[in-house]
Amino acid sequence: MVSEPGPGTRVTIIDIARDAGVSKSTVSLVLKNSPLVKGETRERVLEAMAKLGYVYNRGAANLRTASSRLVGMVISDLLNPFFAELAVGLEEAFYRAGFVPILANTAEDAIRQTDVLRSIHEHGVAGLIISPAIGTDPATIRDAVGPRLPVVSTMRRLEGCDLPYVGPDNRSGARAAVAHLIALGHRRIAFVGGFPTMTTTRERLDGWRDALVAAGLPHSDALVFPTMPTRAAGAVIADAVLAGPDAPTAALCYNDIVAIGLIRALAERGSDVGASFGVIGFDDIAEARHNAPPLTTVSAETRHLGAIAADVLMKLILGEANPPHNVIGQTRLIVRDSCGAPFRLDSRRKTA
Amino acid sequence: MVSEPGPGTRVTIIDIARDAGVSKSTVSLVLKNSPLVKGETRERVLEAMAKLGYVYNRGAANLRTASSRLVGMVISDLLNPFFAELAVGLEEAFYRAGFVPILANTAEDAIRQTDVLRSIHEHGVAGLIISPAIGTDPATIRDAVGPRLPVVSTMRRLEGCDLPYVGPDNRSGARAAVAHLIALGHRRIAFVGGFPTMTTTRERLDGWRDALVAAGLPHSDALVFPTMPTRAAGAVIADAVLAGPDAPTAALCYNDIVAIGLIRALAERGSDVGASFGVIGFDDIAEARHNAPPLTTVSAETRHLGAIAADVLMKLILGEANPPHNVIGQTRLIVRDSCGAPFRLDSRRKTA
DNA sequence: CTGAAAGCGCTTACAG
DNA sequence: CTGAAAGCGCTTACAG
Repeated sequence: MVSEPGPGTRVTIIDIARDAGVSKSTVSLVLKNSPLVKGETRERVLEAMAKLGYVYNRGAANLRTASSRLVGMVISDLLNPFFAELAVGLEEAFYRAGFVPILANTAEDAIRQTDVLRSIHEHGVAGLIISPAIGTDPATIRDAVGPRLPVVSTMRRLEGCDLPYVGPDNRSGARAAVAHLIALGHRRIAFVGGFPTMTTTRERLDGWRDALVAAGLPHSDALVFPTMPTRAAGAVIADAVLAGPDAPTAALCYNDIVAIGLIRALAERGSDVGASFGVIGFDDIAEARHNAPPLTTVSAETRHLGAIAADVLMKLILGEANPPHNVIGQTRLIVRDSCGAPFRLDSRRKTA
Repeated sequence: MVSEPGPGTRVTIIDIARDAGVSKSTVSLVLKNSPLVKGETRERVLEAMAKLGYVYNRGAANLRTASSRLVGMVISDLLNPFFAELAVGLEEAFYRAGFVPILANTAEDAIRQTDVLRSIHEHGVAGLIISPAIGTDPATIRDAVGPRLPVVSTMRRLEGCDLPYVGPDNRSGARAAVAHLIALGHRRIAFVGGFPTMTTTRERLDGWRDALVAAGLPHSDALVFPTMPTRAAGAVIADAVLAGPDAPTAALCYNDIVAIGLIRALAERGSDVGASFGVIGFDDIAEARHNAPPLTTVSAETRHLGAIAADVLMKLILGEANPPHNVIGQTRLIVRDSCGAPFRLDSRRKTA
């Protein structure tokens, strides 16, 4: 015998108030679990809500309080498993804290990014997280969302703007990877993928150079092979990497998908990755472990970093004191089978 | 000389009206591009908006019109590249049509699914799309979002409920894949991955059986190896697949990630996938092409299906006449190198 | 502990 | 073509 409201009419706190014989203020108090309401009254109100099928209208509340629990998640390439993991880390943290994320995948398109930022802003988000599309002009972000909205950037540092940033320690991760390759006996080590216009690429390149310089090895531009950060681009660049008399015997790749594309193409050309040729990726996406050969890579602890980025944003939104402005996450070298050690025999001979 | 409003004060149509010397109704008319407003007036209003940095409050409009352009996207496992592609297809279609999606990743957790559904509903979405978590009780969906919200299910059919559904033709896709393996000479063909409690698994199993029956080949339960639909599970089941005197020489896998996990584990055990052992996946995720060996698989045209699902939902929301209730997308066998043809020599000999 | 009233930023008839 | 008024579903002082 539920007194269903007619179709199209939505149940509001006024209906609940009437049914429970209280005022709508009281219903509102019950909604926010206020201790001001007597237990028995609360019961009656709760029953009325269940009976009438009440659903809280958060939009109305947001309007009144000029606040919202909606946040934006602007992702540069959700088809890259790395960013999918980031998205999952963000999403988890948001829901756990009672925030609800709007998703936008910009697909590395800066124009589209401006459009979706505007659109998300109109929907009244309390703040947003962005992994900027390649080629983002930092000014376009503030232009789109105004001067006051809390925004945190992640995974790609934006230069010439003061947005809080959360990302991995690209330089030391890359340095450790290259040092590992050197310890294995590699002497000519390439850097493959990414563009030097991307801050992330530059940071990883810096780490690559650090290790090479420390070992007194070559690090000329001839060893750097820029490409889009995709599987296909990693495959296409293989010929160039192999070309010439002074071809490298190993490569640190911009990220795992470039590494995986490169490895496939190398294998097709007869290179034995994991033996005569070494490849290391970056990100430790799920498929790295299941690649053939299993891919040595630098873990950025992606999901964890995502959770941290979400926390920084929520601190900003909630106006907490001293939110961190710059969080650089530790990286970790995950050694699997793709590094190779071509000169191991040589060096043994020398040592012996 | 922009007259910036003080911090915290938000610019509303009243401010615009005052600045432009019109009433707020007129501003509202300008906002919706009504032809009722004289060109010159419109100009003045537009200028005032630019000058004061006005941003439209869609939440307030939603409250007034009892409508919204927010939709929900409830995804069962965003870490599976297949669902990431689905999400991208959905997202694209929504933004193109002026809708903005809220994301939830249930991570195959039916409890979490109920929570996020409720949460999304409270935020006033106009409708939602769900790829249900494994083990979803269909009734919990309507319980969480009420009887009137437009909902479309995708990729996993829900039994005993009348939700509109959009998904691939699993049965004919699986049938074509197995027929291909048979044509290559395989005689004992396993089905690996998924659980028969999942409708998708059952549909693909039906296709597998169809082809086997048509060719007079065995299709006993001994050839079916249920697992979670993950890379790790595909790897773990390898020993079982290889065990026994009557081990299969090929497998159709529930999906690509199971196939990839299985192939790696098989390779580690000395099986030569693509030669003595054949494996076919399902979904055609991006990494299938870059797997070693490149994975033969059944394309579900995931992004396109996502766009279709989004369209169905938007038709429902907009109250269009006769929205499709059931859309089954075509599948396509993508032949690459993982199928193998172990008995090719034998059959040649026979034929010769 | 509970109720009456104002107001968040819009849109929508209704007059003029 | 433009303006005055009501109302969407909440929350928040303010009385009582």
